[in-house]
Amino acid sequence: MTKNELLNAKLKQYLIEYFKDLGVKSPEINLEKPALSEHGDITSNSSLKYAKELGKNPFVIANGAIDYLKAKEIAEIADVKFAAPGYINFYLNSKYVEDILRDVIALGNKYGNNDLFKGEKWVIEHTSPNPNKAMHLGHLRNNLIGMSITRLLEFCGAEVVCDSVDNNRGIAIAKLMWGFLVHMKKNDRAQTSVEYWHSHREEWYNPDDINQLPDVFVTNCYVMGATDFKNDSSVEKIVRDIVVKWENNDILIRELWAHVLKYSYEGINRTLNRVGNRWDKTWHEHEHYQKGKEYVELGLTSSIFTRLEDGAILTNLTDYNLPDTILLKKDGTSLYITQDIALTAMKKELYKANKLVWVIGPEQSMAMKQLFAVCEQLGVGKLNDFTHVSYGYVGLKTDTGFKKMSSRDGTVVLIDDVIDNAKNKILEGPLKDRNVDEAIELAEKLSLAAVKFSLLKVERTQDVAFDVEKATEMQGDTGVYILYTYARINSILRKASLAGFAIEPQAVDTANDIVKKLALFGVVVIRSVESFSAHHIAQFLLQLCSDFNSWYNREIILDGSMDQPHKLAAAKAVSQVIKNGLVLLGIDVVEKM
RNA sequence: GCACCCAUAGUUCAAUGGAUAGAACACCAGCCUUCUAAGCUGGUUAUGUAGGUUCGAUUCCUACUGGGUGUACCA
Repeated sequence: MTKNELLNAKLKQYLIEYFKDLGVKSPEINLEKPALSEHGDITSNSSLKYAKELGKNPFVIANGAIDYLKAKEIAEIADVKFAAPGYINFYLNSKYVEDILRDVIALGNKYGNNDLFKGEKWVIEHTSPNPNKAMHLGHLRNNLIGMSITRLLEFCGAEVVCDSVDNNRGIAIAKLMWGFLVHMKKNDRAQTSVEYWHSHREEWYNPDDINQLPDVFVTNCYVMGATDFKNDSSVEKIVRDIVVKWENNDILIRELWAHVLKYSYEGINRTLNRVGNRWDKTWHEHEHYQKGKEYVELGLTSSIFTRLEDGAILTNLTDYNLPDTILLKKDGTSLYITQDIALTAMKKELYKANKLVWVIGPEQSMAMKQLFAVCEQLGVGKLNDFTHVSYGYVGLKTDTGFKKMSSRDGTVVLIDDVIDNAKNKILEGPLKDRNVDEAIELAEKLSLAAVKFSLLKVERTQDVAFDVEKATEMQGDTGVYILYTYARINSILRKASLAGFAIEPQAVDTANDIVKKLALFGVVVIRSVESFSAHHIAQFLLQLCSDFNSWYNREIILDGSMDQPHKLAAAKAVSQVIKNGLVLLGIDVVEKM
């Protein structure tokens, strides 16, 4: 435990004792940071909370508590004061500030962590892209949420597995295969047939030939294939035939399938590596799509489910107050939920996990509830083991307001396009006179920080109006602002190191407000992990940087004064906390910019 | 129709039931002979409507208005 945590625990303990003596059975004390510094450093509203239960005036209760606490003579407390109507406000001294700095510097990368989830194993399913479409900003938000939750849970002691589902079969993939076969021929001599393709592969383009990224190439194939499918009934027949042949393990079809999917995976992995994705396992649909049927049969024999007249199988979810859903089609084929039941069981079995999380958009909310209920009915797991982490839409900010992205309107914004856009702006703007290689590397990091931060700073369930121009601007509440502050501190520390200046926390009165903020980082981490929303971290970093920059402009750090070692320690601690926060957000720091 | 999600400044976003609702962008006025001006300082602007619970409500409950999503054999 840090000294700050020890102090909080001590204060809490004393207050619990006090309220128990007054007659509260099991008092719950919360200590908060007051909004205004004149209200002290820590405050408690417990006197207000228990005034009614005790039948006493909060003024009397609070002042009693203050006398009780003063008698304990706690070293870090400079004063305890009453504030109307019943607050107890603690004022901390500079010894406390020194303690915080020593904590941060001693713990380094571990500062802010905890054991909240120690011994627990979590599985986070996130970012399951369609193989037939390039990923857009919605996928990016999913990825950033999934990965930030992963890091937060690990920071809080959990063991975490990340996985994803690859929906690599079915009619959509068949359309993609058709689109490739008919529209990516180098010339008309080539016949549009799988047999011909198989023996004349060089007559088809690959993405490099036409200078397209693999995911864009795949999207184009799919869009053209889907259009043909819709407009031409003979194509529809062929595409459906491809599905049947695939199911029957037709060798040539399977080769074409593997060929186009190779491009898909290249595209997906390229983008996801760029943004820092991690998957420990990917579940490929073709490997498990038949397995769910056994579970449905099981539920049928134990009368959990019912068979309809036409042969389809239906849930019974009245106990869960949910609408029923079909688990197996009348022709005996499976649906998404059928496969998800099997997947959930396989995950439980493979990982021996306590908690399963699905990071999936809000439109799947009911389907998720149904899945969880059915899994509980089948004994796969308990409702409490399952969590759907939903998130708001990423739309575009337009002149007329928020607008959902739509592929039909051509308003889908691809992840790589946004990052590249930001990168080019930086290269043409602030970095235009720099050494080229260095500038490109820096611009990549800054643009990633800008785009990631613009999504991560928003509370998870809120819709985000993504402004392509604003997200690539580098001023104000942005990731670049955080990185700039970090680099700025680094520059000072570098200078101090070259000059051999001492870095040493002291009990003095400078930069105290900033240092006291550092003590709250651990609380912010807990708030983030409990709400599955990293935006608390992002907002905290913005405030911290703002505080630091104000101090920086007010006071010179390397002033050669008696306080200089302490100031340097404060600067170092701030940079450490910025770094720890950014690591949780998945943003790389830059040492210099 | 029913269910779920959302509503804060001109705009984009904050605010574990707490004290005077915070930032940023934009606009205006200032600050580089001093550690990185991608920065700092100052100025104008907001809780959709009506009730309820509470010592206290942007936060919880109810109704309404407005926007979004979903609603069984698609993926």
